[in-house]
Amino acid sequence: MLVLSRPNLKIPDKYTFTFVITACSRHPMMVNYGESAHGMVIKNRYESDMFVGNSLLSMYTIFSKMEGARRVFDEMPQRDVVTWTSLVSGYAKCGDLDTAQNLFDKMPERNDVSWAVMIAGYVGGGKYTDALRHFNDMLYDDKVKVNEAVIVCVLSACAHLGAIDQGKWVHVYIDKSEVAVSSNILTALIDMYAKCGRIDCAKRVFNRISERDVFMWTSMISGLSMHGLGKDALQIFSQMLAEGIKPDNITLLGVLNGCSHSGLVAEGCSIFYNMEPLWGIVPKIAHYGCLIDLLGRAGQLIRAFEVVKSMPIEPDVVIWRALLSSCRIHCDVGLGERIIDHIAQLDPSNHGGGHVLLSNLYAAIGHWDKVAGARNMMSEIGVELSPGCSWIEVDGVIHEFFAADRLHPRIVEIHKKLNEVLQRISMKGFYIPNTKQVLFDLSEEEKEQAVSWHSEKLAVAFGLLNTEVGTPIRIVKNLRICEDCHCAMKAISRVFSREIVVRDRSRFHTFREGNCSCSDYW
DNA sequence: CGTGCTTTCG
Repeated sequence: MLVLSRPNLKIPDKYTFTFVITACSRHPMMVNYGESAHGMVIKNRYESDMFVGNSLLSMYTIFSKMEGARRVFDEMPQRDVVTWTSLVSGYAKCGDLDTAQNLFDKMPERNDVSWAVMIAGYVGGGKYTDALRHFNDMLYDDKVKVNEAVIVCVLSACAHLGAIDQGKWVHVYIDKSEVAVSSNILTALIDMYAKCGRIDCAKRVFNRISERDVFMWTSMISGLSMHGLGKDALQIFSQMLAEGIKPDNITLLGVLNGCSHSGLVAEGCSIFYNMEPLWGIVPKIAHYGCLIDLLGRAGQLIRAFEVVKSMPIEPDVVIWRALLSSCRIHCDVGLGERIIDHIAQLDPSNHGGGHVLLSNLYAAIGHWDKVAGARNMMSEIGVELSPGCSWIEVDGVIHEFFAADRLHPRIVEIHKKLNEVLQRISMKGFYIPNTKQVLFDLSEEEKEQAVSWHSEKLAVAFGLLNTEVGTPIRIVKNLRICEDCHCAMKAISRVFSREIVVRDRSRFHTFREGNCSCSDYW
């Protein structure tokens, strides 16, 4: 506790308070200390100083105490652009984007930081198209200049959306604007190109950098891993170590991911078990997830299960999902059922994610009665399924499709095209509808109907309708691509001579002349 | 003398 008054104690001035309060907000354990500093501010009548008020307001937003922040804001006799921006930032960070937007609209004056706060808020809340819309609005405002933070956020939004046209535009914009190309921007560029399917461009940006920090290396490594280029990821990783850069836990996640997608079991295990001895990084649950995925995918299910049972951390849904997903790939129902029992014993309330996978596992081997059972269980415990969704960018405009979409303005035309495409690839003998992964207990005909409505199929039909013959089609999907869609994409790439790049939840699939870059290992 | 924003993975 702070001692508020002692006879010999010198009274701190307003500068002291600003320093102390900002120092508090940089330390998560300093909430109480900061609050007593607030008390002293009032006692010493410094509340009317704008710098003191702003630092207090900012402190409350950093500790997610929005009532406190609001109180400081309301009681400040004068407010400037920093005051307003801090409050907007507070609401944006705690996810209340509506309130943030309302305040942003009401602010008497906005500068580059105010815009950055708003754009960052939308990116943080996963509202990437809204972030890009605000960037666009910002460009029309002559009174403000784009800064580094805005560029980084916008590139991150493009990366998440797979919006390569807009991403490239931003790259060109950086080069001709006054924004200095910083290490943050370079990292964001590498990440954007990699996540938009242009690993070649990502490499070009990376290779031109003379001094690389751990973020840039990590971006490059993770990008290669996502593209199934595990060997390249390992090679860049050893180059990084050779240059004396110490990996952080995210670098290691990236490398392990790469090993897992490329079936590099020995390399991945060796890195995992060396994390602590070599780099002093204690494996977190996500690293265990990678290891289990690596072993399970490669068919070493028992070994993967052993790792789960002996982990020093409580396994979470992600871990069980990795294990169950491997059981599905290798059609191991026995182990799948044991895992479900095991989860049920540990925590009977929260294993919804497992039931989706178990249901898929039963479906994969045609046990439709058990699929129905798992689905009933899911509705009983109220599991929410996130709807499948795919995006495609055509001429800089992002089009969004949901599974069984009926809302897109051109849905009739798209569905007609899709039927035509599916018929053509079936007739050529490259595609037989595969309904294994449809969750519903439907008739064969209905199942076929259901898979043909998957969002990535709608997106590819839209792409074939609206892009030039011979140009690649790029699609981003929120879930993992299903076996049937994977098979259809391979056939379409061959029959229509199109390169199709699909980024799903876990990696990239590049379809060319009937083959996929993942070699059907995903 | 002091205040607000940003990156790699889940």
